[in-house]
Amino acid sequence: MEYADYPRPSVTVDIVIFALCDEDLRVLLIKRGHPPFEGMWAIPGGFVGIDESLEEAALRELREETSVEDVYLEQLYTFGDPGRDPRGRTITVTYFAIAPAGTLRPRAGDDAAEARWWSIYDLPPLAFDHANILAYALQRLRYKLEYTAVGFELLPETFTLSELQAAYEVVLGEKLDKRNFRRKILSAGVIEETGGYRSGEGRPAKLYRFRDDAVAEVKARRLFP
Amino acid sequence: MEYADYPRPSVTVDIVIFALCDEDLRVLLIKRGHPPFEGMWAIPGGFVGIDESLEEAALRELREETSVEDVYLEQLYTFGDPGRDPRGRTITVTYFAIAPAGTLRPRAGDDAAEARWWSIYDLPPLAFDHANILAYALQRLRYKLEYTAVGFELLPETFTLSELQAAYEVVLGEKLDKRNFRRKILSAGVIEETGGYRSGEGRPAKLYRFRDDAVAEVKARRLFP
DNA sequence: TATAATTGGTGTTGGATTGACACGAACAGG
DNA sequence: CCTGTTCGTGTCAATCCAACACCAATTATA
Repeated sequence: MEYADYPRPSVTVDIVIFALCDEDLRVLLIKRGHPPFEGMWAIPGGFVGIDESLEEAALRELREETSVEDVYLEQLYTFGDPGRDPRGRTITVTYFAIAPAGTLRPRAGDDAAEARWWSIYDLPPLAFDHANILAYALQRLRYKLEYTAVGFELLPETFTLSELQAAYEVVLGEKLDKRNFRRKILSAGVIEETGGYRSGEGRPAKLYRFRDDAVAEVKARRLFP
Repeated sequence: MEYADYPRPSVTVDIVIFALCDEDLRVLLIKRGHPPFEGMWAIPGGFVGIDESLEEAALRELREETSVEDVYLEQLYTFGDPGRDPRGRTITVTYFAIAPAGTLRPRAGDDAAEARWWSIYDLPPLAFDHANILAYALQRLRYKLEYTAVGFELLPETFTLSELQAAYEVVLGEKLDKRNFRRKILSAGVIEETGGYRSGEGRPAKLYRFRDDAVAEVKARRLFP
């Protein structure tokens, strides 16, 4: 059989977009405006353009849904069981992205009836196999949090150690010891003081930022694999 | 635009099949019998049947190439840059498999001019972006070796600790300390003595096997993600 | 049948890492 | 100036990890 003779499935990308908001870990979902699964919620995604790389397609969808540009993006897994889309054989390459806190104004697309952020811990019924995809994305995020510097992507450019710890706690779903957390983060050498302080209720907290070289290292892991 | 209107790429699966042979880590490659890249070596793979899951397609290819049935199989990454296949837009979902030592008689397929095992450390020029894929597969295998029990898939059912250590050393590309290695493996509680011994040159070595529950845990990680 | 050669198997010690744990410091508001 | 709130800090014990050398059991050979 020749190359041209094989029947071709449709290929989409779907993106799990995480963001931290109000001490909660949220994902952006879209209420479907058309069948199948009309009225149910789904991960943003769409078809891969014929001249577009998978990564480009994911970034394009991300832009269309959130108007966020510079985010952490990583390929997650490819789901392709026959029957996962009632319209026909559809293979979806999933990505996960982390939108820094403060950039989470969803932008309703043409196609979407509605878009909003949902707590990853309190989700509505989901279209297709998207519940699976979200579960896997959360697992991957937790996993990477423990052995890479990806947690910094969740926060704005400067942050306090308490904010960083709170982010870790929300994602991991468990409390961490303050002194041990600080010791671990500081000894990893990936952050530095900005010199500034953040005042609030109580004693002002030192502000930190990620060290440029550490950020470079994280970003280097982004693409290819 | 409607579902049916989007142009569709071709979708293939490619499988990196690892096996241990003669104290070396090898992968199965196929000499291409047709353009493009005719005469170059490539990872075995093929088109995904329209009613076949990705995993099924990978297992089918594996059977066609090696007549090996019960192997560790895990999805690796999906490569889809336009231009990676000169025949047209082709997205490939890659898998990696581990064939237990002793099962590595390649079976020449219809399509393949020739199939043989190559040392992962001494490869011929490869078709498409397959050099990238192999590099990533090796990285993943090393990674998993350190934090899962996947190393056992490389060996036959019973093995000595020295054989296990040699397997780790070949895959990781470094020497390990004998006493520390044994202590770590034994304290992990994933293997047990069979009671048998293997005689050779020198003192006979105790034979071990994986404990059933440990094997079950590894196999459980095989599918979904 | 003694001896050499080969591979298998075993413990200890010092250094680094981890987790548990409590209190004074700095500021805001009343 | 007193209270409430959040920030920031150090020690100790247990555990984990890396480095390191010799005797044991067998086979091959003199």
